[in-house]
Amino acid sequence: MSSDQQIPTLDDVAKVAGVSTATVSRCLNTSEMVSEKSRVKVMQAVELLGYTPNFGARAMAAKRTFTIGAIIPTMENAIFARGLQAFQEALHEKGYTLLVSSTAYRPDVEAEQIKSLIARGADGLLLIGYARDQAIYDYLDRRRIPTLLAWSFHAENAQPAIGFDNRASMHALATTVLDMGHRDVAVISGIVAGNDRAEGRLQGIKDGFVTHGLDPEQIPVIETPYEIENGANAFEQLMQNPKRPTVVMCGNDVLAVGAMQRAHEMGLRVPEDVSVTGFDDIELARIVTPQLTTVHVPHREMGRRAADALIKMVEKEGTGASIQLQSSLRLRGSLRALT
Amino acid sequence: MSSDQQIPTLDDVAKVAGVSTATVSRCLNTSEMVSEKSRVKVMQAVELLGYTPNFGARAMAAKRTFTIGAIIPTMENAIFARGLQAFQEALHEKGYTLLVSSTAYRPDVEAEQIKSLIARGADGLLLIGYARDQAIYDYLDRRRIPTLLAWSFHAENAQPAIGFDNRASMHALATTVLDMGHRDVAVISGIVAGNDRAEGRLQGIKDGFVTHGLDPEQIPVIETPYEIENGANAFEQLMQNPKRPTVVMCGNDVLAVGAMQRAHEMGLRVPEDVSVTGFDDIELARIVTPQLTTVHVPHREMGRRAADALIKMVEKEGTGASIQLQSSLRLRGSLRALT
DNA sequence: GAATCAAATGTAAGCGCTTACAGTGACGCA
DNA sequence: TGCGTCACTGTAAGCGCTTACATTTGATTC
Repeated sequence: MSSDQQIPTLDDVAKVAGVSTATVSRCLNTSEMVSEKSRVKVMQAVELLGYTPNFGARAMAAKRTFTIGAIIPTMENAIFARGLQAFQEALHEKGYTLLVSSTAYRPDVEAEQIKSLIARGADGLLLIGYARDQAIYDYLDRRRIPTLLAWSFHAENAQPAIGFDNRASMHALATTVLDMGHRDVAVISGIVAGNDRAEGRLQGIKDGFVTHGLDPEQIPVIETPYEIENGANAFEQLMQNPKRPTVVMCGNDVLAVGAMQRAHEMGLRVPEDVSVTGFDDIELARIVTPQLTTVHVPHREMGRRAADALIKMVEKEGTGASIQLQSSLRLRGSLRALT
Repeated sequence: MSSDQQIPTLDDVAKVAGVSTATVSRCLNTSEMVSEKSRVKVMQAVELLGYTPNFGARAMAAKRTFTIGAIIPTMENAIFARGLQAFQEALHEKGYTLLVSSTAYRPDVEAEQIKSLIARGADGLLLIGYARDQAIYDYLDRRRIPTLLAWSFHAENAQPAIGFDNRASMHALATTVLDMGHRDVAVISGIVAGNDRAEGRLQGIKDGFVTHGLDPEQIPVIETPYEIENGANAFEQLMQNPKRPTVVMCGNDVLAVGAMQRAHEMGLRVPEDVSVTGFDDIELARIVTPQLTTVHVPHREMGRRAADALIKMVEKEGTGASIQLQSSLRLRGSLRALT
C-alpha cells in the first residue's frame, strides 16, 4: 500500500512514544537516566517502527563514534587475519566497532584510507609498522587521532606501538640455521622499501652472519611481494645459482610455502636437498609437508592487547606506551642440520 | 603552539577561499559547475588547511554515501577473500567504498551487522546465500536497501542473487567419484542449518547416489564448522567406521585439507589408501600434497559482476536480475579411480 | 543603451541526532 | 503552608554538510 513509507527517525519514535526526542535519545544511550515507564514506551515504539539510529547524525552530534579503524597491507593472505580477528573481538567486548581496509602495500592507498577512516569518524587507528611519511603522522597529530602501530617494535621510536622485534627474531632463526652448519644461505625477502618488518627481517639474517664472522654481503637476496607464486619463482631463480644454497630463508611463510612448492615441482626434496624457513607461523606452516620451520608470532595476543591499548588511548586513560612482545622459534621438518 | 587547533570545516575553507560554503561544496562534488578561478582558490584553501570532508555530515545532507556493505560468514579462511577482493576492486573503480564485516556464521550477528551497516548509510548490501529470517528481508525492503545475494543461486528464488548452483556442482563431482568406482563414500559437511550452500552441497552428493541407483541414506555424514582442525577430527572419526570409506568428500577445501593432514598423521596415504575431495578451489587446494580434487568456483568473476550488478541496483538502472555462474571440476591427485 | 539570458554564486533550510539548560511535579520537612 | 530537593523531562541550539531557490554578473543581442 503506502509505498511512500519513510525511514523512521528519532522524532517518529518520540511522537509514537509520546515523549520528547531528548528522552528517546537518553533512553537509547544513557538509559539509567530515564524512568521505567518512559523506557518501556520508547522501546515499544522503537520496536514497532523498526527504528535504527542514523550513525552519521549521531557521530556528528556526539563527536564520538565508538569506531576504531584498522588499515592493513593485505587481506589476501592470512598474515594479518588472526591478529585482526582477536583485535576485533576485544574491541567488540568493549562496545567498539572495527572498520578494516587494506592497501595492497601501497603508501598512497594507505594515506587515502587513513583519510577515509577519519572522515568516517574513527576514534582511533591501528596501523601496521612504522614506515610512512612524516606528513601522515603530522596529520594524525593535528587531528588528534590516537594511533597505535602494530606488528613491529623499535624501542628507539616514540610512536606508540605494539609488536615484536622483527630483526632480533630473524637473527635468532639465522643463528640456529648457521649453528646447524649451513653456510650457503639464500634469502627470499619481501619488498623492503616502505616495509620496516621486511627490512628488519632481512637485517636479522645479516646480523646472524656477522655474529658468525661471515660476510653478509655475499648472501643472494631476492626481493618480491608476499605471494606464493613469487616465492616459487624466486626459489627457482636462486637454485640456478652455480653455488646452490643448502637453505633458503624466506621473509614470511607465504614465500616459504611457494618455495617448497616449486622445490617439489623441480624434484627437489625438502629438507634433504634444500632446507626452507619462513616467518609468522600462520596456519599454512603446518599444512605443508614437511611442516615449515618458522618464527612464531603471538598474533592473537598482539591483537587483543592492541585493542586494550588503543581503547585506553582513545579514552584518555592511557599514556600510549609501547609494548614489546616476544616471538619464538618453531623448528619443524623443513630445516635440517648439515652433518 | 596553538594546542586548541580545530578540525577545519567547510566554513573554514569557504572563509579562507573567500567564497560561500555552497561554492566550496560544489567545487568538491560537481566541480564542473564552478569557475576556474574559484576552483583554484578553493583547492588552495583545502590544501592549506588540510581539510577532509566529514563523512557523516555529507551522508546526512546528501542521502548518499557511495558506500556498499558486505557481510560474510568469516574472514578467517580464504573462502571469501578472493571474491571479495575482486568485488572491492570493481567498486573502487566506480567510486564506491566497501565496508566489510563478518558474522562467524551466526545469524544473530548477521542481523546486527546488517543494521550497523545500514546505520552507517550503506547504499547497498552484499550478503552471502539465501538462508536468513524473512524479517530481515522485510526490514531491508522497508528501508529500500538494494541487496544482492552471492555465492549461491536458486532459479526459483526471486531475491536478486549472483552465484552458482552448489547442489548441481557437487552432484557433478559426486558423479565423477562414483564413476571411478567408489562406493564407500563418507562425507564431512559444513553445518547445514542456516547455510544453503552447505545444504546444497550435501544434497548434491545424495543426488549423485540416487542417480547411480544407490541409497543416499547410508552415507556416513559428519557436520562440522569449516575449520582445518574440525576436518581432521571428522576424518579420524569416519575412518573408525568398520566399513572404511575409500573416499571422503568434504564440504569445502578447508575441511578437505584438514582431512588430508590427519590422514598423513595416521599414516594413511592419499590417494592410495583413501581419496579426498574438496570444494571452492582456494589457493590451499594446490599447496597440499597431493593436490586436492575440488570444484572450482569463479570467485573473481563473481566478485566483479556482483559489484556491477549491485551498483546498477543502487543507481536504479538495474532490475536486480539474478545471474548464474558456472563452476567446474578440478581433478587432481587426491582422488584416484578404483580399478 | 536597454533587454535578455546563461553561468556562477550566495542564502538559508534542513538532514537526524545529542546535550546544556531550563523547567516540572512529587515529596519531605520545618 | 511554604520551600528546598530530587528525579525526570522538555526545549532548542547546534554538529558539518548539500542543494533548492534567489540573486548577481557579464556577455550577447537588437
